[in-house]
Amino acid sequence: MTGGRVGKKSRTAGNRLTLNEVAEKVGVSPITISRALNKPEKVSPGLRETILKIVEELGYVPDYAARALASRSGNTIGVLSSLLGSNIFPRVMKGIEDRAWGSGLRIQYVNTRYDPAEEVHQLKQFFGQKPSGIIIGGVQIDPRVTDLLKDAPCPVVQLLDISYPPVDMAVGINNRAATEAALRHLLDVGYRRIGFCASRSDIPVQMRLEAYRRFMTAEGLYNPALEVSVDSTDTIGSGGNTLDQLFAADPEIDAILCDHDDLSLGLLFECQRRGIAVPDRLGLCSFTDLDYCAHTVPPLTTVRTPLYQLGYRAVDMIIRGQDKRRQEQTIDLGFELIARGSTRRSVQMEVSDTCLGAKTL
Amino acid sequence: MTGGRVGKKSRTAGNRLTLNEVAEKVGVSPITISRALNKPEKVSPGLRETILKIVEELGYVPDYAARALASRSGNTIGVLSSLLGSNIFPRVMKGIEDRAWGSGLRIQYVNTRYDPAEEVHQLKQFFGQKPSGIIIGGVQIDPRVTDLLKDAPCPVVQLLDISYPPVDMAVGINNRAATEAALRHLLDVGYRRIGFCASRSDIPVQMRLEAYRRFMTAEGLYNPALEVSVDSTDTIGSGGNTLDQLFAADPEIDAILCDHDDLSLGLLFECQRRGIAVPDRLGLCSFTDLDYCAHTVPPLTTVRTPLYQLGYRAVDMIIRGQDKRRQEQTIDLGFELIARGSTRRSVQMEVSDTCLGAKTL
DNA sequence: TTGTACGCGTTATCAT
DNA sequence: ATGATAACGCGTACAA
Repeated sequence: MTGGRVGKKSRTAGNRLTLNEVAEKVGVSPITISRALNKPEKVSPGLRETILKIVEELGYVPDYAARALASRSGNTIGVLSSLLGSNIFPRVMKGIEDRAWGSGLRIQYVNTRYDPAEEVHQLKQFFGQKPSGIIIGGVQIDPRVTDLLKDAPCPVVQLLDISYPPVDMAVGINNRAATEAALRHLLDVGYRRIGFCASRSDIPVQMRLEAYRRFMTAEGLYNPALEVSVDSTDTIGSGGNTLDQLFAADPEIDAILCDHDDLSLGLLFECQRRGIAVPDRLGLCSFTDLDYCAHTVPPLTTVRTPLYQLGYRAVDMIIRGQDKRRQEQTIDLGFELIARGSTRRSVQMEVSDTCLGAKTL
Repeated sequence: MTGGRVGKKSRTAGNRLTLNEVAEKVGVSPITISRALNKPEKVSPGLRETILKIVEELGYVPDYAARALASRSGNTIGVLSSLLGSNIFPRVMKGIEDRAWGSGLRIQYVNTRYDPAEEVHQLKQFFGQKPSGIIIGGVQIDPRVTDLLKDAPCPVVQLLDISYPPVDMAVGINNRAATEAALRHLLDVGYRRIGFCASRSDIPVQMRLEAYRRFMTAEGLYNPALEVSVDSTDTIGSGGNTLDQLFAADPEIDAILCDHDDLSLGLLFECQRRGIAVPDRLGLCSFTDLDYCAHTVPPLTTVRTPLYQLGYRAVDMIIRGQDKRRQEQTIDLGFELIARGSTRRSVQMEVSDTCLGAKTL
């Protein structure tokens, strides 16, 4: 095995070990090897053991292309998202990988770059691969995409606000409720003039903004000038501009709800710089609960979204949905308001207003 | 096209459009369609146009499995890394995606989870896919892995410190030089009792630690008690323990070099909490330059590592190396010391001590 | 420039 | 429980 190195390429693509060769060694037919590998119960225990041992010895690795071609399944899950480059994706990814682990499924990630056309294109590419499933973190609700999704040759899981009806299945949270929980908390601790600050404009953020408007209007506190959109290329660094803008719109503003922790972090730093007291002069609240939130000074109040679970459950749904494909199933992952120092005007314990869900619709 | 939806599955895996069907529509042989798609120059302009139009109309998507099987190339690049779940990976990923964009190459990421055995396993899996290239961010220099890599049926790019000889090609930085630059800087601004703090123990970190020892010893400043290893599951949150440990080891410690910005961030927060003045009482310096570094109070001095370039160049090498495979090529990406407030004892401008490289060995 | 014949490595189907 | 045969959909090699 460790023997001859022939020139630079000792074992090129040309001469890989095949099922046939393994079969010869063992002295059975190729299909038996195949079965021993894929459907162990269909081959007698003794023979199976022999085969697996020899396969191991020889270091045989099946050819996925051939397998996919013959079995009309690529055994891959395609993940389409615009968030691949963002700092929230690693957590989702970890959930995905952990669940896919050992399932024999391979994951392919593609960045849709906030472009529906790209989404359509990539989706078609995947369909050409006989995927076992598609996980798609939708850019927008684009009819071209949903039409395509309807005809998908495999289970589809959308990473989506639970208020949207999914094409097939969906995992997500209730962004409206999450926003209301955050605002309710801000009100409870005494803030009244609350701004909203967003760095993206995807669906979750849109829903949060809507919820903000509705809620604040209902409370008689809505002020359109307190909505700020931030340059998404330097989220953390935009704290200064954002503060300027908000204080100009209302010098009495006393809290800011951000669509992402990074914004909150940037604002906190800017407040430190300007000597604005957080939480006393200004309360800060956001979404996601990235690692640093618990450790800033003061720590940041945030609505924790179960990113890991998002990925984990998405894969789970695909794996379990491969046989019986029930349509229009949505899982609500719930959220958790983590009340920390950045909104704590008086001394309190850390409160977590959980809204765990997993209520399967 | 937009017509009948037959039950739940209108066009199942069973009846996808094939080259043959397209060929029939066009009235030529399948191979001509294939050529029009893959080697446009080998088919007459007029015909080519007709074909492409019809392909577009019909929404034909080639079967990757069949293509891979027939052409003995899967047109995929496998990326193996333990950093998939970390917050530095998105930047590398972005570089990878940007370079692979439009090349027809598909990227597959797998998490090796700091486990050489897993690395070996995944590598074999990839070899079974006739990959166009492998990008591997090595866990360790494990002989099992390097042996496998030597016999790879495709170009291999290692994400590696440039002082290691690559099996085929490598992109990376000189961690020793980077560490020395950081320490030199700390010395220049007056720090003397400098601790080292690490949260991982992969190769780059090992090299930095070694460089730290060597450098400090040469300066007559080495104190083994000032090396601290940190729980990697809560890097940012470990600031308290780390400070305790370091101050216990040397109450006069005046600066800390961290292997990762997150550590520096956590330490900064802890200093804020304890009222330890940064940079006056304690200087903070780290590696990577994540987004937040420029915005903390004070901003963090760090050695910027070109993560985006790391991914971008790696893919680039594979694409260019597919024909002529020159062996043992290493690209030094260089680094850049970004001197910011966390090590600025007196007021200065932001200095950047660039060591750009791309000196191709 | 276009077409024909064949094979890529595996699994499905049907037989034994 | 195991085997023989025939696809799977495409690209290579060679021929026209």
